[in-house]
Amino acid sequence: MPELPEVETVKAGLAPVMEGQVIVRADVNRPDLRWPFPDAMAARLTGTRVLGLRRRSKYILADLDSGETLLIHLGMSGRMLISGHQVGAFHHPHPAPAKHDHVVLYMANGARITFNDARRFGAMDLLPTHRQDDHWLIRDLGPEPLGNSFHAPYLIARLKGRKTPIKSALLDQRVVAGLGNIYVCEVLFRAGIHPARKSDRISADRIAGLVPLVRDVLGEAIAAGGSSLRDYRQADGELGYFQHVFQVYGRDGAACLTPRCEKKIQRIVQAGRSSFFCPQCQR
DNA sequence: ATGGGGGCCTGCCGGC
DNA sequence: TGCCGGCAGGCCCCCA
Repeated sequence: MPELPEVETVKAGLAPVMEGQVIVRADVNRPDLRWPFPDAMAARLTGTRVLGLRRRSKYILADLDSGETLLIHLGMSGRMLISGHQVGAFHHPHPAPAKHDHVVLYMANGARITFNDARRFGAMDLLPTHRQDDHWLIRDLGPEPLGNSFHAPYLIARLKGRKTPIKSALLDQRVVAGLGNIYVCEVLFRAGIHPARKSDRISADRIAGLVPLVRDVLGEAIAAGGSSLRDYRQADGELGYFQHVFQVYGRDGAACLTPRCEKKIQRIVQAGRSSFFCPQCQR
């Protein structure tokens, strides 16, 4: 259930087995995931060479030598399994077909990429590479949180006058692209800001302070993912799921980790999503 | 324009 | 052991 760091980790794991390789066969086992697959997706993938993999927000983009780009979104439960490739002296065997294996890509180097997604909130689409920014899923995305255009003046201006709770604002992909529920909770804890606080009731200085915290939280998670990636690939070829220590997420009722804070982490529901926070440390 | 809620799917976990 | 409600990290759409 990937946010930006998990998607980055999956992309990094796919790159060595996909980049430069020809897709010799594509099995598309159902007509859709969250949305219908594009017409003739299997045929349009077959025989193309993957020039490179990129990430935009939570989307993985595979540029093909056909002039099209394969867009992949993992949704909530999407997983990528790599098999049939060599890691050091170890060769991953191909697994038996599993429930919810929706798309399988066969690479010329013998690697097989299986997209498995139980809840089918994931997506795949094909778009013209040179017009990728026009795609309806990409078009309205805000800046990359780790990129140069996400900075304090931008965030201050973007939140100015907005009465929406800061939690909702940071989850809004038009404000900043790639943050999800977990990392927003973690960022707000580090910032000492209550998730229900209205955006226009936060000082410019505190808004500015969110920018480096977003970068820190995501950067640390990506580093953790990178270090666990080797382990996962040697274990079973599955990408994107790694243990990461959260300070508030999922810790409802547990002790706040701030030194000398006696309070317990609380859970509230905002816009249908759980928020976890410390009522003492976050105001 | 903006914010809140519903819905999409399946699986898992805890309580009875 | 089985059933049931609640919950899940994303995202779009509709409504007030």
